[in-house]
Amino acid sequence: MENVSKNFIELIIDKDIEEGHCREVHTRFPPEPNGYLHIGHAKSILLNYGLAQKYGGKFHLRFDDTNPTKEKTEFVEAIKEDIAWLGADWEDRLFFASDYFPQMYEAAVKLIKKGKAYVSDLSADEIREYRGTLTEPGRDDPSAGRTVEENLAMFLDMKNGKYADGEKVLRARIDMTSSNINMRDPVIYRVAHMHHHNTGDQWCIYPMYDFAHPIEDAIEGITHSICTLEFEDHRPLYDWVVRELEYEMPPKQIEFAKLYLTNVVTGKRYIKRLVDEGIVDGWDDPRLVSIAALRRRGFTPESLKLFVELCGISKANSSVDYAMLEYCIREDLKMKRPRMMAVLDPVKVVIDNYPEGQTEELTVTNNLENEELGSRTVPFTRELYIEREDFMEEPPKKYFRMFPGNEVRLMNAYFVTCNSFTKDESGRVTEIHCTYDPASKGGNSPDGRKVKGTIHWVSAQHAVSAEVRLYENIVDEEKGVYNEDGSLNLNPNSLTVLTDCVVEENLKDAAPYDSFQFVRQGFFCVDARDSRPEHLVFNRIVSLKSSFKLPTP
RNA sequence: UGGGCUAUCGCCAAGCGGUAAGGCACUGGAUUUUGAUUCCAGCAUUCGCAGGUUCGAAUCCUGCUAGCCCAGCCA
Repeated sequence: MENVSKNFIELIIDKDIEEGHCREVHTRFPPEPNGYLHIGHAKSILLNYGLAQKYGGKFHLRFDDTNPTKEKTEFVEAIKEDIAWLGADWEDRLFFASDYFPQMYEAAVKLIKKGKAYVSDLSADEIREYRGTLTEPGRDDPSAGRTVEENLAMFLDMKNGKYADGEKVLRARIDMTSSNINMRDPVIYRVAHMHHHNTGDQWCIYPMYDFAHPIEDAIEGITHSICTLEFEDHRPLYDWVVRELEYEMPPKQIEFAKLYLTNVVTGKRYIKRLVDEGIVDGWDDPRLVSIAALRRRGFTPESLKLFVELCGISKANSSVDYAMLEYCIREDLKMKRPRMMAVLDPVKVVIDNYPEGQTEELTVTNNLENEELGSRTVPFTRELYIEREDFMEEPPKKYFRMFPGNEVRLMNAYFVTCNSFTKDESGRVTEIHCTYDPASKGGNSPDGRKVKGTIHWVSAQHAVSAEVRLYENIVDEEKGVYNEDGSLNLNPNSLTVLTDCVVEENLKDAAPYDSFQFVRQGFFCVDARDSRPEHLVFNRIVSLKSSFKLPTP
């Protein structure tokens, strides 16, 4: 779990500390409240939080809400919930970029006074034309020659609402011929007569990200401003702002590669379409990888933390195998959760030589590998349910579950041997008859007899019925994620609903988000949206690994 | 085709001039009241390619190649 080797960001921080570029290490996670967080954000959150922890610094949560056209309070709350759930504790350091609008305004004025910013009359289209292209330099803005006084007055007019949206803009004066397009006199303030979720109607001009972000970082004393690769080209501008504004302890921007996962859908457009078309039941559908979806599916914060650690931090674009995520949740849950019995596809078994009407309360250890989880009692009776696939009339070689004449162990109970079975007209097994060995109570025979198979069961009389939802990846990269028309090539089996499952009665009071191992099946979680005391619904978080395969003739 | 970045096992990822860590996946084999877990073993003579420097190169130099990002008054 502990990575012996440091990632490249830690190396940079070590060097910064060594060379005295910073005294402490302060980081931040700066989401724009315009949507839901997904597993990629979890990487950033945990990275930033983890660095602050590791270096004894502070972690800030800051909403980067500088564009009122896209932001909503609804998202602020959802994002806070997700981050808190992940365990990244910002304590009392919750900030809004919009709270710094006054300082940003002053910063802009400072630039104007230094001759480093000017008000432009150009329209958005004209600015694009003047900007040039990737291969051709830009041309000077015709407004670039205004005096400081004119610029000051016009910027004040912008602030005071004299101009309509798009009519004027404040640009930084840098270099229209720069090979880096971000440096060709970038717009740093625009006019938008719009209600802001935090500042209301107080402002009608709003700073652009490139100008606002370094200021936010500097104000908060952020030392290492970590963002993703696509901002690499913006770093010269970030540094320019910090330099021109003369901050004494300038924050440093460091970029790392986003997390991509195989076989998942993260694009907002696609998810929206899946929701609209009813293919998934919302942004928190357990097949999705939004934080809310992962939580609903039954992933734990610890499992995601492990996952992020195992993935590592680098600058190489990469796509992590979904199997790694599965490993992490199994790893986290295997020692922590009780191992219960649930039969997903039940078939009835009758123990012919077991007394009718008798019930034995068997004591069962909740988790053989973790005694601290204690034990429970499970009723055993003459009629039980076992998994349909645990019985075969004519078993292939190496099948060591139940078949006529074969003795197997009913987990924690008795050895039983199948003598006969009945089938309906379609050939489907309807009932299996066995005899049990009373001496093998608890699951071992005093004569030392061994059985190859151990199967799970639920007492028919005590069974609690449940719905179980099995999930597979929503897309399959082997088959191609996209169709020719650009639509998603969805896995038709991404959801399987099993409505006739039976679970042991100890599960009847399971609460939303409670999770368990269903022995021999996998890890399951009570669905927080649809489960009811009278109608339990479990999500399969992940199956158990299995090297068993029926030979395919 | 201007600029920026990246390239090490099927998938992630260490490595920072001294002779290829680790994890996931996979494959054996042992133990097992989960065909799980655990354990043990195997899994890159080679680091995108081609040259060069060096006693020695994944690491330095040169030249290629491939992929990602950038022309929002988005973040």
